[in-house]
Amino acid sequence: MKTPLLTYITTYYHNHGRIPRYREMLAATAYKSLSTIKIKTDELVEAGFVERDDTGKLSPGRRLRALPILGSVEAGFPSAAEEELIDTMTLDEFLIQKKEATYILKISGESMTDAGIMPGDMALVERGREAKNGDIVIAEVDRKYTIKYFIKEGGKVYLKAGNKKYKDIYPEEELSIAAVVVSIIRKY
Amino acid sequence: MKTPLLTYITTYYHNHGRIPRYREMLAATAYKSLSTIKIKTDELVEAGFVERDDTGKLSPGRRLRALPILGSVEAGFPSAAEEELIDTMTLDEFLIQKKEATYILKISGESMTDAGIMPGDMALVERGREAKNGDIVIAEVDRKYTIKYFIKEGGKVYLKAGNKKYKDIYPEEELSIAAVVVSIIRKY
DNA sequence: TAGTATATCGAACATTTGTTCGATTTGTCA
DNA sequence: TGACAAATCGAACAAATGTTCGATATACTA
Repeated sequence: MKTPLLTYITTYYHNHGRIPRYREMLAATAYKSLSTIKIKTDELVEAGFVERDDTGKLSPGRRLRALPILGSVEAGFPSAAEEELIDTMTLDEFLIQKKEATYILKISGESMTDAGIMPGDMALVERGREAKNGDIVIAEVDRKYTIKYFIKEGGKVYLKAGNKKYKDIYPEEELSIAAVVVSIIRKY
Repeated sequence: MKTPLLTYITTYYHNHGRIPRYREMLAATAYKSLSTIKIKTDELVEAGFVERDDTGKLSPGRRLRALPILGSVEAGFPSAAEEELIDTMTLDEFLIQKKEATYILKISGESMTDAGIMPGDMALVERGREAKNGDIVIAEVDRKYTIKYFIKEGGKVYLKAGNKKYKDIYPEEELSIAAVVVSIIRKY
């Protein structure tokens, strides 16, 4: 029933999207005094899990929202001593630029496998963005949607599959770009 | 200077990780009365942008955090009428199970291209998870880290590349699994 | 065991914060 | 222009919230 303070704050923030109040922490942890809660939260501020804004109120710190970025695969995992230097990143701020225009689509079909886009992958797509040459787009062709490379060469525009077994598509009349793929997400 | 209320709440939430107070909204918007702020936020509650918890306090609603999930690529984009029925999802809750143990690694090298993992992709990895047969793992081999399939067949354990040009790795002594890859993220 | 430092408690207090409601303004339509 | 409805204002109020500080308990050291 009684939870460590940091654990409680972390899970509460994940479930409710906000930092719990002092008295909520009081009820959920083993502590029985608000002054203890204050002391403990001050320590969590020091550690970077939470922050205090200009009015002194608690807001989530980076360590509550972000994931640590290590280097490349070769570089591997840093030692505990180096841990402090690690950069962090939230998935949202990394992947999403225009939130209102961003949607998630599930990939089916193998027309982009050579581009590393597999059936079952999730595509983050942004509507209304102008497609540039080489972009991967969701296009409407013959009233059906498809994912392809958008190619624009010397005034000529066509769709190119990322799989040699598929043919390029040359639009007969209009070519309707529904959205531009900004990110691919695969979950194992 | 003066911002629409929803715009203000949205950007404030993105920057600070919490919903602004009524009086902060008052200062940032063109409204001059707290009662107007209350009326307007009640409308935003109706619309699903923010919610009220059991104590009546505002917390971010799903529409503030989540992205709409459309169906497959073929299904395409729903009409405005269907828009309300769409499922939503936050990237964090979709991708991250054990936040404390999750790190981001940048992929370099081409040893997994046939598995759709390209150089430059980001890998979400979880430390401490037990690798199962077929999992993609970050392994330490000869003091260097590498990304490979983890294969466990009849007591025999080895690492298999996801690219025919690379050879499998049979560990001579110990095989150290640093982390299990739980997700691949590619940003264009 | 006595002494000291540290951690926690408990209650009072000062602000902050959301709510309410009557007054005022703005917009709409005939 | 006048009448009505809707939107917004403004100030007072009640409840929630963070802070403070002396008292008490616990852990550690000599």
